[in-house]
Amino acid sequence: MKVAKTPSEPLNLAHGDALPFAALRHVWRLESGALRINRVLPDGEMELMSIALPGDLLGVDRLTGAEDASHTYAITPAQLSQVRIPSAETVRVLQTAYRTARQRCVDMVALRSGSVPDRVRRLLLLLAESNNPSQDAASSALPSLREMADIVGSAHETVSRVIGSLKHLELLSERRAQSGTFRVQSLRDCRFTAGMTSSSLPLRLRAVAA
Amino acid sequence: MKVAKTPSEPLNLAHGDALPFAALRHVWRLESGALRINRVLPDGEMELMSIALPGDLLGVDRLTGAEDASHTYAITPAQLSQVRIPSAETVRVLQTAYRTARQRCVDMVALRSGSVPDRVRRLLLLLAESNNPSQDAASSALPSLREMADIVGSAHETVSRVIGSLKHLELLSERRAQSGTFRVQSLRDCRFTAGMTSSSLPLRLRAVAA
DNA sequence: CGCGGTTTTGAGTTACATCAACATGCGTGG
DNA sequence: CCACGCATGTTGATGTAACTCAAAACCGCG
Repeated sequence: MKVAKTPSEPLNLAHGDALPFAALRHVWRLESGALRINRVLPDGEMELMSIALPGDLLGVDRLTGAEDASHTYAITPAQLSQVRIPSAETVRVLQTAYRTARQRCVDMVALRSGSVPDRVRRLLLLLAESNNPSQDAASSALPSLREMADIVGSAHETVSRVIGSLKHLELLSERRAQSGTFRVQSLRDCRFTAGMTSSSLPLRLRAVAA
Repeated sequence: MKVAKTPSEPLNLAHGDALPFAALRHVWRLESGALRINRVLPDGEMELMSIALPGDLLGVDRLTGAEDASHTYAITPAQLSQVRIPSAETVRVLQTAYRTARQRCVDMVALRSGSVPDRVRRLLLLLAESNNPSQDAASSALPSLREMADIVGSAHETVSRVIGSLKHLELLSERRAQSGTFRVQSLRDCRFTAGMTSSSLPLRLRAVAA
C-alpha cells in the first residue's frame, strides 16, 4: 500500500508563520532563513528557548521520546526540507542534533552578554553568516525590530537606535523593513564605542561618539 | 589483560576545581553540586557556555565525534560518578544528553532574562532544587558572588545587594561565604519590588521598598 | 600575624528602559 | 481610488536599575 503524499515535499514559511504542529511527526532540516523556538508555559505565554539556523534539524525531540511542548515560528522567510531517517541512522542524527543544541546554547548566552550594540551585532552576524557563508557584503532578510529586541533582551527602540548607528557607520545599507545588506567582515571586526543607545544624542554624533 | 584502575571510582571536585582533561575520555554523571562549562576561545579566554546540575552527563561530546574544546570546573563542591556505556545503550545516552542540553539552553536564557534580582532568584532555585529535591528549607552550597554575577551577567556588588535583600526578607538565612539555606517555596513564589539593587538606599528599606 | 580571596557598603555615573509622538508602508474593504 | 486600520520603524524627553570606582570588614590559612 502506497502513501499518498510524496515524503520530501519542502516546506516554506513566511515571516511570522508557525511550524505546523503536524509537521513535527517528521524530522526537517532548515535550508534557509531563521526560526525562533519557544517554550510554551502553562499559562499559554511563550518564552524564548533558542533559535534555529540553516542546517539545524527540527523535530528531533520526538526521536528522544519526549513530548514536545515547543512552538516554532519563522523570524525570517524560511525553507525546510524533510529528512528521511533510516533507523540505522538514528545515532548519527542524534549526534549532530546534540552538537548543534550545544552550539545554540553558546549562541544564546552570547546574544545576552555585553552591551546591547554588541548583542545586536552578534545577532546580525549569526543571521548573515549562516545564510550567506563566505560573502562579505551579505544582503539578508532580517527579523522585525521587536523580534530582535526580544531575542537579545532589550527594547525595540534601543535596537532601532543601534541599527541607525550601523547605517551611519556604513556597516549596513539598503535598509528596508525587515531586510538590509551589511558588510560582514567589518561588522565582525568592529568594536563599538559608547553612545549608540542614547536617545538624547543626535544620530550623527551617536555613530562617532568617543 | 586487566585494566589497573577500577572503572567506577567516583570523582570529587572542590569549589573551583577543574574537571581533569583526561576524565573526558569517559562519560560521567554529576551526582551532586554544580559545574560551570566554558568554551575556550582562541585567545585563551573562557566564556560561559552552560551549567551542569545533578543528573547531567559529562563527556558526551566525545561520543559525537567532536573534539571537545570545553573547560569545566566546579562552582560548588561536586561529586561525579563514572558511567559505563554498553554500545547498545549509546542511543539512549544521546537521547537524554540531547534533552538536558535543550533544558540547559532554556535555563541559560532564563538566567539572563528580566531584572537582576529575578535572575539571581532563578539561579538559587536551580541550585537548591536540583540538589535537594522536594525540601522546603534547603541548605545548599553556593557559588561565590563573582561566579553568580558572571553567570547571570551582572556585577558582583549587585548580587551582594540582592542577597542582602533576601536575607532581610528572611528568604535566606545562615548565610556564610559560599553557602546559605533558603526557603525554596517562598523563593519560588515571591515576586520582587523595585529598589533591591540600589546602593544609595539603606538595606533595611531595600527589602521592603514599594 | 599578615595575606589573598570573598563579601559588604557607599557615592557617583550611565546605558538603557519607558513613555509618548509621529512617520511609513500595506492590505482590506467600501 | 481613497480611507482606515494595523504593524513596523523612528525619534526625543525623562527616569532609574544597575554599573563603576573606591574602601573597608571579614574571613580561613600558611
